[in-house]
Amino acid sequence: MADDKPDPAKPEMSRGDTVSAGAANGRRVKLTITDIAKMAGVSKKTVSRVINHSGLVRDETRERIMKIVEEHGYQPDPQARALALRRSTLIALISNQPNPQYIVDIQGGILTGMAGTPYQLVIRPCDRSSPTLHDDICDIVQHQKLFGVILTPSISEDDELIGRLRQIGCPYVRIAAVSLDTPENMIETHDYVGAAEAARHIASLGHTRIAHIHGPDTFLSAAERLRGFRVGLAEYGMKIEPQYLMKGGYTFESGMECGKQLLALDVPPTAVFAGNDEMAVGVYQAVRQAGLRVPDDLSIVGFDDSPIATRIWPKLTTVRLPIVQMGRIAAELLISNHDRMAMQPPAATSVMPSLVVRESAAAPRA
Amino acid sequence: MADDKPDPAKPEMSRGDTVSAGAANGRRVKLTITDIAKMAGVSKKTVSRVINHSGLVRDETRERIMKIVEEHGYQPDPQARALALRRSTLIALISNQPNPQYIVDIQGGILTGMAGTPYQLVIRPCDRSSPTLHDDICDIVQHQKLFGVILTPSISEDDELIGRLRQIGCPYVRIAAVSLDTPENMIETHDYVGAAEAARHIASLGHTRIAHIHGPDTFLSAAERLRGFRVGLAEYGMKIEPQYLMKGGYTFESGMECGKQLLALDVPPTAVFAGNDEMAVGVYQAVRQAGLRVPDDLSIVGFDDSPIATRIWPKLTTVRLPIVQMGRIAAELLISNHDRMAMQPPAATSVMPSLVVRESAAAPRA
DNA sequence: CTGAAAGCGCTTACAG
DNA sequence: CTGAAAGCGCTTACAG
Repeated sequence: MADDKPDPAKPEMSRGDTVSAGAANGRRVKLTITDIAKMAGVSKKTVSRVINHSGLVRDETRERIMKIVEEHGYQPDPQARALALRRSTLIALISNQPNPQYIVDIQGGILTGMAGTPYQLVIRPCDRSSPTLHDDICDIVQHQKLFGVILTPSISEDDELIGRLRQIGCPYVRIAAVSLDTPENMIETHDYVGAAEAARHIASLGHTRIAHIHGPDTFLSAAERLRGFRVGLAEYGMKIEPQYLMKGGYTFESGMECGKQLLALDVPPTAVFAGNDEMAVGVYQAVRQAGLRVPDDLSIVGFDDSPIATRIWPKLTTVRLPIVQMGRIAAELLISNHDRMAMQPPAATSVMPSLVVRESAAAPRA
Repeated sequence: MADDKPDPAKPEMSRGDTVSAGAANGRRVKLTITDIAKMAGVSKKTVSRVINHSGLVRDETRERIMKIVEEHGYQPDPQARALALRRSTLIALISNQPNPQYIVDIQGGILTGMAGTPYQLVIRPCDRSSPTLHDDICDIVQHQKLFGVILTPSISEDDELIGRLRQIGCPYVRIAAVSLDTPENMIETHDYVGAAEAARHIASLGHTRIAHIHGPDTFLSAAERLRGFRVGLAEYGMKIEPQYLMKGGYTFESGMECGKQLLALDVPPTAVFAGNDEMAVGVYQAVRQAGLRVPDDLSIVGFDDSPIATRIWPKLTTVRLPIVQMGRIAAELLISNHDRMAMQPPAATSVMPSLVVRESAAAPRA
């Protein structure tokens, strides 16, 4: 056994000289649990107990080992651990989000949440229309022994997939507009609240002919945004007239098309709340093509606060979700749920949208 | 040894019934190399040779084993393999790209290139101003035993980092505007060519007072785009007058600022080539604020073909890089270089930008 | 509270 | 061309 004979490839060190060995030595051969055990004069198992926080170790022993571990910057080998535990330190982001800024922000947030842990982020974009989607996801979860997965809308709303993940024992966190699961598996974004804010803003400006462009039914956020918008309007004793409720697809083109139809009405609306910024920008285009102006002829409010919101003119009033924060919380929740020693659970698992008032919504023309 | 006694957790199967066992059985206990070896009546080592394409196996034996492997959908355990080989199947994307669409596209391309392989994509955004950047990257490469890394501009231009990666034996592929390395480690994007196209387009429209907004010096692409632009202009016997050469930072704000200064000149330019779309859109804003119009008063050409290029009005004429393709080729190059059996090397490792003519550049006013 | 043995699923020399 | 043994670096029962 390797434990019995000295390995010439590794640094020779007796128990006495632990102090001199450290990061200062620069690139050195990686230490293993066996090295640490030798230095501490204990068995590998005891070191394993300490690095896994398993409790049943005498305080004095634990501290001595921890000190050696820290001095040498020892980190357990991720693959060896994964092999023995049948579980890797890989977390996958499973997403079908079309918005690039959303993707970058959520990835950045997850990475922030993982900082200082051995977990790594693997990405898995997906297509809900693929017939093998569920199988593909389960395969990679099992084959790579994923620690867990984080799901964004709309794939996060797929209860059948979640059922499969449960079946194979894969931990997960779902990001969605409303609670779809037990709290420890959810990040709620309350799109409803942001949409209600948008409604209050538009109503308080004095608009009465108010339109909404709805997102696709396959996104729960689309329904939530409409619901919140209606509630906000109701507070002002208003509602969306049927002819002002349009069905879009969260795309620029669909927004432009709905905008055109709205402007072609005998009595067009004076304000429109688009389900997302992409559609809102499409409405800008329709307004321009009709020879009209924003916000003079039509006030527009979006949802997302995409980069384009501040590039377009006039700047778009929109609803912002703290996406980076959502990613961070999702990572913290997933890790703290299943590796209690690695980190504290996040303080909150629910997040609130906020209205960003810019220049695309104003009082209607007298 | 486990090899000698039957494991009750695994499906019992004699050599005879290999045919009946397959994917059709649905969720089943994962097969190991030992199971395959037993079914084939050979040693684990022989199976290992077959799945690693090591050649030294009799054809008949190899085929028999391959058949069993395929029938059962056997895939070697990635962590066990990584432990034994001291190398994982993880590939990291190391990037400091600020453009979200670039990130999403390059990730998508890399994933496409990896499809069907056991490799997984891990993401590592980075900040070149971090003093521990190189150490951080080397640490994760070594600790996770990364198979290799793919680097985008501008981190791909960091020769010191590349030196460190070489030192620790980490395979890499660099994506950059020009060749900075041996061909097998490079994806060249030839930004130069796209910029020259932009110049020809502007010159052929009849402009003579032509400006350029340069990107930051820390991006090689900035210099290459200027170089190409000058060459294209020279073909028409033109050049950029000193007062028309502005220094931007690849940001919207810097583009707007440079645009303002350009328009404030006694004799302003009639056309401007911005180093990227973000800055081009900033120029739109400056034009609008000056009460002028694009392209009537100022023609604008960008670089990147960002989503905003078709959302803004008039639509932006710009240069497009095939980013998805670049990602795919980078993955194929990296994998084929260091795992010859896994895939063919890509046909080309160099890619060409192309001009996308839209509506933001027209003939100057008479 | 602590340890020796066996095992996770693969590969690398070394023989033959 | 093929195999038995040892090893990669960790953890899990099982003892004590």
